[in-house]
Amino acid sequence: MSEKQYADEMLSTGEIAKECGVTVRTVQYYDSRGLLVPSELTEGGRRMYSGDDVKKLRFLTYLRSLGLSIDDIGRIVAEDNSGKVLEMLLEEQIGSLSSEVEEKKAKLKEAREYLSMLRSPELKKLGEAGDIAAYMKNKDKMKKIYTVMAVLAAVMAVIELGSVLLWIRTGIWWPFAVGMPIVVALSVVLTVFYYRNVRYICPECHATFKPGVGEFIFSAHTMKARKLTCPRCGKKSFCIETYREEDEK
Amino acid sequence: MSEKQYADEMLSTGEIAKECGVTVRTVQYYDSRGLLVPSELTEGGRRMYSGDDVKKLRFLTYLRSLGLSIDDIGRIVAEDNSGKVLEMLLEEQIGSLSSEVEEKKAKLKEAREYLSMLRSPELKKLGEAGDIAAYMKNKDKMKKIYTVMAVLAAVMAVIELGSVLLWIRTGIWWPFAVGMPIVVALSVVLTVFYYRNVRYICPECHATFKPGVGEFIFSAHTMKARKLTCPRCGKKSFCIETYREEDEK
DNA sequence: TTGCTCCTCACGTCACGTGAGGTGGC
DNA sequence: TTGCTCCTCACGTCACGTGAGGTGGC
Repeated sequence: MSEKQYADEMLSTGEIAKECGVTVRTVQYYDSRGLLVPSELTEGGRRMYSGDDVKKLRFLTYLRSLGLSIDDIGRIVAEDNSGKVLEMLLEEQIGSLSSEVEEKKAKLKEAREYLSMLRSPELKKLGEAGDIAAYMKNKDKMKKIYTVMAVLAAVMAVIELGSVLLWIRTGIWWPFAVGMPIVVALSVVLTVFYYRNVRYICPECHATFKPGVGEFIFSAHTMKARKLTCPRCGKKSFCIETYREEDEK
Repeated sequence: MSEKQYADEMLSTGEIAKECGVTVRTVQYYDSRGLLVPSELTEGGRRMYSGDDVKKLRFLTYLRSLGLSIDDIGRIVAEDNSGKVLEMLLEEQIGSLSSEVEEKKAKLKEAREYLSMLRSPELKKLGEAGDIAAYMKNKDKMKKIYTVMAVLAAVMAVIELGSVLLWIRTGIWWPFAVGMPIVVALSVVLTVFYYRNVRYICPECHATFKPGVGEFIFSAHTMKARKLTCPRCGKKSFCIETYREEDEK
């Protein structure tokens, strides 16, 4: 509160607006909504605001800056028991703000992933067509599958290496003899699991299909694609790996 | 793409809406905005959508889920060079999403600080009145002041303790003799600095004032308040510490 | 008297939601 | 014929912004 503010010094709409960093329209609007009714009106019908009005408007803009709605702020300033209402609405606001933050973060992550997909030459064609929605939705499931497979592969490697080393260095051969069939069996299970859960999207005609077992096993592939013949358009190209549809048997 | 979709199987508004998880009204709206014009109309004027329309609608809802506006999406699907436009708009969207995340986080932090202030018995009165805006704005400056003071106090403590220990354990007394005046001088500077930058808000009448030097030095105080006599209402109470106003000399 | 500020309509924003009143299609 | 779905207005949402046309106050 600077010295210049006396009790009888009234401000016009434009003055209080400038003082509080809002527009004239906003001050008028708050009057129409009953949030800040001017403490006086001139004979000509002009709004005049007191020093207390300035404080009140600062309070209102502060609450607005926290994202509270005009209705909520109205409740706060109208209520007798304003302290409790304020606390309550602040709690609610904190809740909705944190969920909004999470939401925006998720969108941000999604947009970044999508953009990087558009920039990868492999996936570019897919991204500009209508299949991304499904592809992106299945991306997380694919990650899980890759994780499961990586873990199992690591276990297998440990069994294999461990038993071989044991055999070489101590001459104990039976762990290798027992371990090998287990590793082989695991490999088969893993491949079947992989084959069953995975589908491919043809970059030419955007058909989703399941390749034959033989072609699947012996085809060239990268991390995200596999060179397959599309059963719809018949073209052989690197097809994008995705998860099978929910409703598919 | 499930097996049931043939090229000549057309969907009604309600059907495509259900298929893509939107409302009938949304489908109609996208038609009116030119985003998704039905590929056929019956004689009765009903909209009929093809399988390609379904894909397109999925694409639209995916882009909407990233927060792109209808206008932007319109540009993407209208443009010949849709890939580049899509990348550009995605980049923009990533930019605005990240700034929105930061903005919401800042609001969240502010709301939490405000709420905790309302819950502290000391600051409660202040929070329900119109002065919080200024108080919260000055809070960060107060933090800086407290930090500066804490650092200097630590330096002083080190000088003091070090020179005393040196004197006791080795008999070398001159560092103490040199250090003490420095410490005393620093204390005075610190107190003056503190006194000059700090103002107090009376919890009774909400006046902001600067206390006299004597009262300031010898008054009882907590971390955030000091027992002072308000020059406006004359009451003696714990007044809230805040930073001096920007425009104040 | 001349600018400047302020006044009140009234419409626009954004992506739909919500009736109202009428009709197509099984 | 009876439900059900769909059709087109037309208005509401949220917190103001943006003119338009008129007027108060220095």
